[in-house]
Amino acid sequence: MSTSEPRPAAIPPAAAQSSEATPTGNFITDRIDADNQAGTYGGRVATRFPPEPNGYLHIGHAKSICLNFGLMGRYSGTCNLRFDDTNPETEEVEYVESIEGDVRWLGFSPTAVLYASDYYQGIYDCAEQLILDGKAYVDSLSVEELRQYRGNYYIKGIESPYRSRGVDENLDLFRRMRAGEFEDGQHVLRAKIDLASQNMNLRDPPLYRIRKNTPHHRTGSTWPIYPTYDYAHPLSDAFEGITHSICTLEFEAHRPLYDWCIHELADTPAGKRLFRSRPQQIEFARLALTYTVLSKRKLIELVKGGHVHGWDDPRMPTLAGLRRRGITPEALRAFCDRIGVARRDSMVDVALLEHSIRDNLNDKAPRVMAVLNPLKVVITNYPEGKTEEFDAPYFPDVPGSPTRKVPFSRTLYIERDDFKEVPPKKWYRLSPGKEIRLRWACLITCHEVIKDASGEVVELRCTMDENSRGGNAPDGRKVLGTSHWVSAPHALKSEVRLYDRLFRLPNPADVPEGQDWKTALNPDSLQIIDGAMLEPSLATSEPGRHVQFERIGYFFADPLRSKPGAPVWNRTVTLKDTWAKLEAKGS
RNA sequence: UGGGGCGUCGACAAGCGGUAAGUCACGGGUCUUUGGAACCCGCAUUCGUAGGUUCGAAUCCUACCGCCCCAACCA
Repeated sequence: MSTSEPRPAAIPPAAAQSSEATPTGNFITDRIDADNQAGTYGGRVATRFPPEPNGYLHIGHAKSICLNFGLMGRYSGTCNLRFDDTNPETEEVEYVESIEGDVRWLGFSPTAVLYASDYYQGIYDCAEQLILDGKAYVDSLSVEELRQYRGNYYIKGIESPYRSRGVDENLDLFRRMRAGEFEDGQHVLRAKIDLASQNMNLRDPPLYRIRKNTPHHRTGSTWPIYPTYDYAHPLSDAFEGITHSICTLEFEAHRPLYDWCIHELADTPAGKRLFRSRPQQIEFARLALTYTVLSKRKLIELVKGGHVHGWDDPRMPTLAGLRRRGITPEALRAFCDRIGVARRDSMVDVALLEHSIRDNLNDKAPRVMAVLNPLKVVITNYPEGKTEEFDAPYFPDVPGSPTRKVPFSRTLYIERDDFKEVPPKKWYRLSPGKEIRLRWACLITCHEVIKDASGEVVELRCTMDENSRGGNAPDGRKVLGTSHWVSAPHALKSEVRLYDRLFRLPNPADVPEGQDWKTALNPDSLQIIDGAMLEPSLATSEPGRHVQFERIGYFFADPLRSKPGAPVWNRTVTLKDTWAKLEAKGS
C-alpha cells in the first residue's frame, strides 16, 4: 500500500525485519533461557498470540504481538495466531478477518492460524475425563445462587447441594447438556477444587456453560455448550504444544487454575492421559500510553458515540487507525522494542511513539513542499507570465538524491506563520526589510506589506536576488531563514487533515471528580484544511504514499479519501519544532 | 476483615552481593538551503521508607508505606 521514491543506495531501507536489532532481554527471555538450560522443553520455544475476535486490535495488542512473535524470531521457535473464540455471544468473523490482517500488516507470519473452536471436541473429551476422575461435576444452581455459594474474599464458599452427585449422574447430565437437552443456565459443569481457597478462581470454577441458541461464527449450532476461557485456554495451549503462554497481569490469579487443568489432564510418568505438553503461563504488564485510551469499553464508546469517525479513524489507537494515520509497521515494531517488557504497571509517554515514527519516516519519506496556510507573495522584479523550474532533491541529505522539478513564477504562496510584521527576538523568518531563502529557489527580501480594510496582511511585495538561483547566496552571506513555498498559478489545491492527540490530558482518566472521562477529549484533535497549496508534483501521489511536507511534518495520502489526481493528506506526526519551543519559553 | 503482584532519573527500562546500562523527554553546543536530520556534552553519590546481615546491598533479611489486580456461566 505504501509507495516511496526510489531510495538512493546511501540510505539503507529503514529497518528491514532482518536488520532490526535484537532487543535486550527481559524477565521472559530469562525464563526461557533457564528452561532451555534445564532442557525443560527440549530447547523448543512455542508461543501464541490469542486474541478474542470481539473487537479491533490496538497498539496494546501490538506490544503482545511483537513480544510473542519476537520470541519466535529470537529462539527460532514458532508462534501461532489463535483465536480465543469460546464466547459466541460477542464474537464475529468480521473481527477475525481484521485481526489476521492487522497481524500480517504488522509484519508477522503466524506459524499457523488456529481457533480454540478447532479443539472443542478435545476440550469436551477432557471434561468427560475430569468427570470420570471425580474432578468435575454438573451443578444446577442458578447464576445468582452460585455466586452466593461461592462466598467472597473474606467468607469461604460453601458446597452446592449438587457437588456430591455421582460420576454416572454427572456424566449423564453432561452428555445431555452436550446433546442440547437443557436451556441456558439450567446447568453448568464445575471443576471440583477447593471452595475454601483464598483464590476465588479455585472455588470450583465453571468449566462449561450452556448457550443453546447462540450460533457460533465457526461451529454454527453444533455445540449447545461452550468451555470457559480458564478451562479452554490451557488445553488449547497444550494441544498446540505451546511452551510459554504469555498473557497480561490480570490473569495472574488464574494461573493456579491454568496449572490445575494441565496437571489433571497431562501425561504423567505413571501413564498416558489426554496430552503430553505442559505449557506455563507467564504474565507481563499491558501497555498504557499517555494521551490515549486503550480499554475496549472506552474505544467502543468513542466510536458509538460519534467522537471519532469509526474504528479506523486516524486518531484511534487501533492498528487500523494508526495505519490510516500513516504510521508504519516498522515504526510500531521499533516502538515495541523500545518500551520493553516488565511486570510493573507503567504508562509510556506518547513522545516515545512519536519519536519512533519520525525516526522511521525520516529515512523513508521524500521531502516535498506544501503551504498549509497561504500568504500571497509577489516578486516585483520577476517578469509577469514567466515561469522557470528548479530542481529539488527528494532526499536532501543524500548525495545524488533523486529530484523533481518545482515551478516558480512571479506570484507565490508562503506559510502565513513565516511572516511577522513585527519580528520577535531570534526571528529568522520573513519580516519587512528582511531577507530569507525560498527553499531550492532564491533569496528574497520583503519591501512592502499590503493589508485589507480590516488590517489583515493579504500580500507581501518582495524582490529576489537574481544571482541566488537554487537558493545559494552569491557572496556567501549567511541567510538563516528558509521558507517552503509554492508557485500560485501552479499550486495544487488540496485537502489536508491535521490530526492531533485525541485527549488533552496525559491520563484521560485524570478528570475532575465526578466528570466523564470524555470531557478530556481534545476538541482540536482534527483540523481540516481545504485550501492547502501543494507543489504540483504531488498530484500523482498514490494513496498510501508517505511524504514529508518540509518544515511541517510527515503526511500520508489517505487510502480511503483520496481520489485519482486528488490525494487527501493525513498528518501522521509533526516535525520537532524548536522555534515553537523557543516561542513558548519567551512568552 | 482475605489473597496475589509491583515499587531504580520527568517517562520507559537494564541491573540478579562488588560499588547505577540504554532510550525518550529535558538543557547546552556544533553543523545545516527543513529553527528537521546528524553529531557532541550535560542530566539518579542513588535505587518507596526505616532498620538489619555483610569487608561490601538496588540486589539478602525484617518492618512499614504506596500503587495495581481478584468475588463474570467475559476474555
